[in-house]
Amino acid sequence: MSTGTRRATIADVAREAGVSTSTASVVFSGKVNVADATRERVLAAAADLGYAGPDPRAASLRTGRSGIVGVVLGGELRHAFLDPVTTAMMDGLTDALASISAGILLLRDDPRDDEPPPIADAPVDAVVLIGCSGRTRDALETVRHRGLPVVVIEGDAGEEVPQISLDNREASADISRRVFQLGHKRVATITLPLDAARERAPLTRERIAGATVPVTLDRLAGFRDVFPDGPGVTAAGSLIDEGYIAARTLLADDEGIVRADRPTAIIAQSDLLAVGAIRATEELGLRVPDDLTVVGFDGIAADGLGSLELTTVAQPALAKGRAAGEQVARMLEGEHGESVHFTCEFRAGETAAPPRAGR
Amino acid sequence: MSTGTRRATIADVAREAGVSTSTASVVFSGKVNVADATRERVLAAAADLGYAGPDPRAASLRTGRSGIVGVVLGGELRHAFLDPVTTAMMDGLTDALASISAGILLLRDDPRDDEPPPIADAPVDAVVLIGCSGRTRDALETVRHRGLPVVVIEGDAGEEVPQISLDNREASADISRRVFQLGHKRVATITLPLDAARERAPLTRERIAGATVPVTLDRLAGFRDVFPDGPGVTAAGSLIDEGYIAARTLLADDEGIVRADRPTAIIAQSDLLAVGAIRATEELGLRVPDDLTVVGFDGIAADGLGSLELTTVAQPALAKGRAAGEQVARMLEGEHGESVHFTCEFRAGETAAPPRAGR
DNA sequence: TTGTACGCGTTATCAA
DNA sequence: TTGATAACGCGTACAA
Repeated sequence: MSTGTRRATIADVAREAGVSTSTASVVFSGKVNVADATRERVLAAAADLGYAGPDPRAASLRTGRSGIVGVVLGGELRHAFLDPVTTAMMDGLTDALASISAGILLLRDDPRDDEPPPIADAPVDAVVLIGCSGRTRDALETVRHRGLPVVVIEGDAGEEVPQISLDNREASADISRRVFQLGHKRVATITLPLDAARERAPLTRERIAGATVPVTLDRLAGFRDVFPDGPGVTAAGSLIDEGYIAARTLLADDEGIVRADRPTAIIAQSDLLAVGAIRATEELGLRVPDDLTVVGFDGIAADGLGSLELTTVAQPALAKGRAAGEQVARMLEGEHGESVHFTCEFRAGETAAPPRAGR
Repeated sequence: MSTGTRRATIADVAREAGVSTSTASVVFSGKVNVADATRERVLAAAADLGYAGPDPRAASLRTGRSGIVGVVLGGELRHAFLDPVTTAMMDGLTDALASISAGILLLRDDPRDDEPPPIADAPVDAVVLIGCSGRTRDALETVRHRGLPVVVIEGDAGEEVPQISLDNREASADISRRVFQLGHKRVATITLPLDAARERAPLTRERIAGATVPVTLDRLAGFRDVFPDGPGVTAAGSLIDEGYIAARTLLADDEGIVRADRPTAIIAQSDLLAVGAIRATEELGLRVPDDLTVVGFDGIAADGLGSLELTTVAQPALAKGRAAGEQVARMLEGEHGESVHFTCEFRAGETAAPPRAGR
C-alpha cells in the first residue's frame, strides 16, 4: 500500500500493472473482454494503490452522462415529503430510475436572492418537474435551454413536454356527483393550497383568480361542476391538522359551537385533509357519516384513520412516478418522450351517507 | 440564432465574442472583474449561440467539486420520508447544505444483485449516512475508500468518523423514570424495528440479541434501566397505524376485550407510535391519561393528535440534520469534521398521569 | 483587464 | 486482446 501524495488515477494503475490506460479503463468498465490475467494484474495494482475506481466526474465528462436525474419539487422539500402522494410518486420514480441506474438529485425551485437556480448547473442527465406552480415555468425554461430531457408531473407545461397527468377535474366531479346523489345540498370543500403563499382562508373569487396550482384548481373545478356555489376553505398544505382546522372553520363558530347551517358533507381535496376533517367532526360531537359525510382524494393508505374506511377517489400515485421515470429513461435512450394520462378510481368507503332526514 | 449541429461550448462563445476562452469563462464564473463591454459581448454571443452556461460535468472535473452531497438513507426511501423525524433532519440538512450551494443526491443502500452500490460511483463531494444499521458498514467502507468526507447520523461508525448522536438511552431512561415516579408498575414499551426485517412481534431476548438498529436498542436500554422486566412489542415502522396495532396487542386480546392485566402505561419509542397507541386506547373505551398513560419520543409536531398534547421527549431533529450539513461543509473546507452530540428534552404533555387507585 | 497554455481523469476510436 | 491517441469542456496560473 504505497501512500502517494495525491489520489491514484487510472493512469497510475495502468503503469503499475504494466498495461495501457485504455486497458485499465476497460477492466473497470467491463465493456470489453479482457484476458483474465490482465484483469487480475490491473485489479491488483488498483488495490495496491488504493485506487477506488474511475472518478465519476471525469467519466461523466467523457461519456456525457452523469447518471443523475434531477427532481424539482414545488415548494419546500419537507412539505413535499410529508405528503404520502408525493412519497408514493417518488417511490415509483426511484423504482423506474433504479432500472437505468440513475440517482435522484433533489432540487429546490425556490428562488434564492443571489445564486442561480440549482437546476441551472446541476450535473444531471434529465429532469423531472413535480407539482408545477407558476414559478416552475422558470425551471422548465432553464432546463429546456440546457437541452435536457424533461418530464412534467401534473403541471402546466407546454405542448412539447411529456407530461404525466391525472383526470383531477373529472375525478373530483365524479365524487362530488356521488355526494350530490346521496342527497346532499349543503356541501363544502377543503382545498389544497392555491399558491405558494399557502394561506388558510375561505375561498373567494379573487383568490381563485390569483391561484397558480393546477391540481387545486382542477379539483376545485370538478367540485364546482356539481356544486357551482359550494363554499370552501383552503388549507395550508395536505396535512391532517390542516384538515382539522379547516373543518372546524366550516362546522363551528369560534366558540366551538356547531353552526346550524353547517354543511352536511365535506369534500376534501386530499385524504389527509379528510382525515383531519373527520377528527374535527368527531371532536365536535358529530358522527361520520351519520351526521356528516366526508370524502377525500388520493386513495393513500390513510394512516391514522383507525378502523374507518375513507370514501375517496384513488389516484395511481406510484404509477405516475414510475411513468415519469420510464419516460425519462426513454428520452435518455434517444427516443421521444410521451405524455401519459392517468385516471382516478372511486373507492367506496364508510364515510359517506345520505344526509339525515330534515337537513 | 445560429443552429449548430452540436451544443455550443464556451470556446464557441469566446470565438463569437472575439475574446479568449478564459475571458469568457471568467464572465460566467464571475470570479474576476471583467470590463462591462466585454461581458456584454460575451453574454450576447452566448445568447446568440444558445449557450446555457458552463457544462457542470466539465466544470466539476476541473474544479474537483460537483456541488453534490450524497445522502444514504437506511432502508427504502419511501419509509425514510414517511418519518417526520427524518423529514425534519433532511430539512436541516438541506438548509445547511444550501448555504454552501450543495445539492442532495438520494442514495439507497439496499444491495442490488449485479450492480455496484450507487455510492461507489456517484459524483458526490461528500456523504451523509443516516440511520445506519448493519449494512451501512459497507457503505461507510466504500465511501472511506473513495476518500470522501463522511458524516454519520445516529449510526454505529468507527472512531474517526464524525457522528451526529443523540442521548437516546438517557432520554429514554428519563421519561421512563418519570412514568415510574407517577406510580406505574406495569409498564410496556412499543419499540421501533429491531432490524431490516421489521417484524411485528413481542420482544424476546433472542430478538434483541439479533437486533441491528442502534436507535431502537439504545431507547430500549433506557426503558429497561427503569423497568428491567418491562414487556414490549416491536412495530414494523414509525407509523401511527403501527402504534395502533402494537397497542391493541398490549391492551386487548384477540376479541378486543381489554386484558385485566394490561399495562397502566405505555412508553412508545416514537411519537407516531404513541399517537397510534392513544387511538387504540380510546377505541377500546379507555381514556388517556386517566386509564392509561402513553408517552412518546421525538417531540415532532404530532400531526394527527387533535387537541391532546403528547407527553414525550423532544429531540432536536432539525438541528441534527443541520449539524450534519455543517460538518460536511467544514470538511469540504478542508477542516476536520467533529462529532456532535445532542440531548433530548422532556416535554410534559397531557397524556401521562398517575395510575388509577387500586391498579 | 485579457490571452496563452496546460491539465483535470477518463473513455471511444481505431489500428496493431 | 491490447495500445496509442485524441478528445470531452472547462478553469486557472502565469504572462502580457
